[in-house]
Amino acid sequence: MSFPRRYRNTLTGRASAAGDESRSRVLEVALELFASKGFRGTSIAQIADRAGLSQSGLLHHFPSKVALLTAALDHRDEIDGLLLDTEPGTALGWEAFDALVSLAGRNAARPDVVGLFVSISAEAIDPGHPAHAWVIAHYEGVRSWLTDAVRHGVESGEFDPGTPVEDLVRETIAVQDGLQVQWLVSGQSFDLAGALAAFVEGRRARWGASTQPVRPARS
Amino acid sequence: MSFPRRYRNTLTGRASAAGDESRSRVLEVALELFASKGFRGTSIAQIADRAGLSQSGLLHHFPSKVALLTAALDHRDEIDGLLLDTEPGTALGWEAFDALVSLAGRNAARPDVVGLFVSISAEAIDPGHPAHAWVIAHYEGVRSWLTDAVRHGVESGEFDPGTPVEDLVRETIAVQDGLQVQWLVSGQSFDLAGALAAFVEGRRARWGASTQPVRPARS
DNA sequence: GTCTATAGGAGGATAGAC
DNA sequence: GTCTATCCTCCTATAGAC
Repeated sequence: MSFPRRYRNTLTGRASAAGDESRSRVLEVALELFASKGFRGTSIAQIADRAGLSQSGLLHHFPSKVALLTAALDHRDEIDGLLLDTEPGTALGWEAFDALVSLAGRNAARPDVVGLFVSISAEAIDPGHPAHAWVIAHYEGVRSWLTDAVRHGVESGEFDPGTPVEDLVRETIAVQDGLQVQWLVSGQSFDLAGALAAFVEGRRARWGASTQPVRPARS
Repeated sequence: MSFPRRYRNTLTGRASAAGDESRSRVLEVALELFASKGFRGTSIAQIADRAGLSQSGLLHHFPSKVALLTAALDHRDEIDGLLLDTEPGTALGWEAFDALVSLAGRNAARPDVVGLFVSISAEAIDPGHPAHAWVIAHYEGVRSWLTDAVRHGVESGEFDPGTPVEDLVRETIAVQDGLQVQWLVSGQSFDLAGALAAFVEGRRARWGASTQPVRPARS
């Protein structure tokens, strides 16, 4: 598993089915509102309203607003992480880039998941933000995962020996994040995965030595 | 002038010198706090405190919190925009990319200016945010400015005729934005302008046909 | 131009009934 | 597990004195 998974909630031993339903409805609404209005811009009362229960009812499931945020981030990691859940040490060259493109394709169907990441990342640059540690860990996780992948690729001859590993990794993460922002700002007016794929193909043409394109089609 | 400059404040006819000092001190503090805690995460009382006057004193200069935000964004545009203030229609090929690198170099000395942009861009993806129109206009301004520059470059033979204009523009803006986030999250641990320059050199090597590198040195 | 005082509201969280 | 009622804090903005 490549990304840190702190704050994991125990999913076992749930009491009633009705409780579980409320809980997951709250979580889904929280993800949506934190995504569009950020953590600081969202009140737990708003979340409770949309989820169809009172503020106190909500606080029965998540004892505080921060607890709800960590649960939402956890939930996002579960949605987002599966694809990148390669065994540690088995990360492999260009396949990592293909995995990022696939992830973008899946995320294009979940603008709220993308928005949550964009909103919280920006908010939590502030060291006083409750998700600050999460953001640091997230970037460090992706950076080291992708760095390992490229290093392995260079060693196996899949990448040009002269590949500037750090620049390529930084650049790739930057494109991924930056495209998400433009995609949201523009009202999802372009093909997110296609744009990332175009970038990856360019890099493959420059630093690659083998394998075929991932995603020829564009919208 | 390439970027929209709405909300411009009249800078003439100021009454007293003391008033001007207070005003600009408030503006500077507002930029700093909006940058680190966002608009919604900052109270005007905090700004007033740090600027050394009361909340009401502040509201004498800026009649509302939103007025203060627009003034701060205006201020940022003035700091940020000069370099890109090319005459409309004269935008020229790779020089536009060099201008972005130079801008990154200047911004590296002003993390608050970078932070303001990152924070507000993310917050204002929400259509209900007071800076929503600003963000839309900002991205559209940069996009069309850079698109024109590349198109001119293609026509003049400075770029390869096969240059994928839209992809290149989107990618470049994405890298610029994404690098800023990583730079802030990492505590400014790398050379922002150098990283952008590395990207630009890569693109120049692929799609360029002439001119020399901009920024050979890296930190 | 700057202050004190205050109105008027929204936010997070707790207590206790059902 | 969910509710109503409530506390206390923080926020934006206004009124009016100096």
